Amino acid sequence: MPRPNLAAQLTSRILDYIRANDLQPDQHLPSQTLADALRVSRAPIGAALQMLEDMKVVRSEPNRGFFLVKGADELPDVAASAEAMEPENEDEWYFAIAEDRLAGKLPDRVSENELIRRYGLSRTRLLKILTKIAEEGWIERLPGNGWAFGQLLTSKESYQHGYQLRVALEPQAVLLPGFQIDRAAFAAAREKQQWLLDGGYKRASRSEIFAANSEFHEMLVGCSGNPFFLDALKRVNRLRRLVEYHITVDRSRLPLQCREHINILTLLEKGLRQEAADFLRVHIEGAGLIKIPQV
Amino acid sequence: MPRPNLAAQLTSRILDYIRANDLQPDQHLPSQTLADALRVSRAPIGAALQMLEDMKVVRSEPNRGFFLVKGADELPDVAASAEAMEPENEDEWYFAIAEDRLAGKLPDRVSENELIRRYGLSRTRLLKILTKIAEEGWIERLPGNGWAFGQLLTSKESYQHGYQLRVALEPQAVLLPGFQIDRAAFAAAREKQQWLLDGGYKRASRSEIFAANSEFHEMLVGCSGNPFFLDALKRVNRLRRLVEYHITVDRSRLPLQCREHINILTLLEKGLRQEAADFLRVHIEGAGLIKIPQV
DNA sequence: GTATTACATTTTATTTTATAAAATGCGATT
DNA sequence: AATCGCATTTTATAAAATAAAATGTAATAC
Repeated sequence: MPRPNLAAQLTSRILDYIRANDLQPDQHLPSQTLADALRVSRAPIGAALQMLEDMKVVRSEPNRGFFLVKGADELPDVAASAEAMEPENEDEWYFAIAEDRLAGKLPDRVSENELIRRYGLSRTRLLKILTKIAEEGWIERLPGNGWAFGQLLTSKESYQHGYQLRVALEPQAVLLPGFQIDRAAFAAAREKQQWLLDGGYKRASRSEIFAANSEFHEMLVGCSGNPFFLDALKRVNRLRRLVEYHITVDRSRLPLQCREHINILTLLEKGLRQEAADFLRVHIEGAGLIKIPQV
Repeated sequence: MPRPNLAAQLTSRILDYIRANDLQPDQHLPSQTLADALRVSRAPIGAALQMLEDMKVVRSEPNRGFFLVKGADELPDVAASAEAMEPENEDEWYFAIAEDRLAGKLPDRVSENELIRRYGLSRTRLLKILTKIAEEGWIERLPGNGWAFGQLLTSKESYQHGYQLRVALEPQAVLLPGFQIDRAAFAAAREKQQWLLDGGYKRASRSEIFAANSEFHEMLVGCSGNPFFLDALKRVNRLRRLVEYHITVDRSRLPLQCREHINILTLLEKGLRQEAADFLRVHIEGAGLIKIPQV
């Protein structure tokens, strides 16, 4: 009945902290300072530091606390040694359930215990995931026992509904008064698209292609500074991802998409926001194979 | 350690079912039929029917089941007699927390047990609510214990972000190919707006005014048939409601708003969707006191 | 004198357990 | 043939148990 240890997770976060602040050997590591920085209490920090002591990253002196042994540069990669921690990304299970459902492995109605057994999750964890799925509208709690799956964006029609929303949102986002170019993000996006264009699109996995695409668009909308726009887009992409995993990607269209992405960046950097918005609209309509009247 | 009884809730749902199907006295009520209709098993249906027998709404014959005593018209109002059930609307608690937070009654950091004590909720229930709030972005789970409140749309700026989204969504929704007028809903909306216009706006409570307004707009977007549009709008309205409860409403502007609402209905009924969209855009911009460039 | 640790105490969040409710299967009755 | 009534199985919930996390404070170091 315990709870999963924070300490293991904290070891890697402490190392991150050391790197971020470029701390040097023999530097003192006050537990309260670390606790404040990582937003936890001193208790799990102490446990984590003891683990790091075993790994010879820090040493302890009685009544004086912990001191760095290695410098910020020579820290070990703790990810490997702390495999036990696994923040157990909740999304992982979310997608596992979605995949199984789409693959027809889950019936229309399922009970909680059935899912607990199937995925080896604790009830607490499962319930969080189911609640999230219910929020997104493709599962519903029955009055008595069990849950019932809904439509889940399976139909061609509801798939296009997602594109309709994107057509409405994205071009408008670029025109919002709060829109500001994030130089670093733009540069990274341009580089990524160029890499895809230079043959990367042939090698990249399906999920990489999808991620690159949705990250591009989310970055763009993120620059609008309006969290509602970004949130709505992310919701659509999240569901879209589930479906696009299960249809074949026509890779021949990817180079064109990449060029269009780069073009959008260029237009925006030149300050031609209206032109960028118009182009973006056509770009999305092209990807979704839809055409809707403009406001 | 039991679970809350479904039976009490089912009594009122069974009465609804009888009314909806206009059943008459002496009609047989097969438990499986009711169970299928209400999506539960026969077990809680039986318990509910026994409760209804005590209330003299039905009678039972050995080995033959339950029969209606009263007709669909003369059913008692069970809501009063089943006060014990309380579906305990989850939203109620959601808003209670929001109110308390806005009123400064909740500190930046709270623990789960603190909230359980304060609101008298079970942990299961509380966790569902907190997860939902976290989804909406105004609370965050801390790594160790407790939760930390975030911004919650308090600033004037993020308040206007909501209007920006509505300007982008609503006019476009009216133009979507799937848009179809829901005659009944349109008639009801027109009536409601007319009632407000005819002096209702002076008497109605703040929350009634808010509800009437957001229901109007959600009804409109609902006619688009695109669930993503409706979902995004509902999310904005949900947060907006929290803030608008705490600012004074300028009632002098309400009659104009109502007339505009009615005008939108009229335009749509005449098939002038483009005109309705344009007008809707100006209408929302007026309410939010914003102006943004058009795509 | 200030800052920090070390340790004891309190509080918390999670899993496990117990249990009544809900679901289900099937012979009995109409 | 349909539906009930009852027995059995399965489920979801609140409460309990417990290790982890937070916190208060005296002791120690500088």
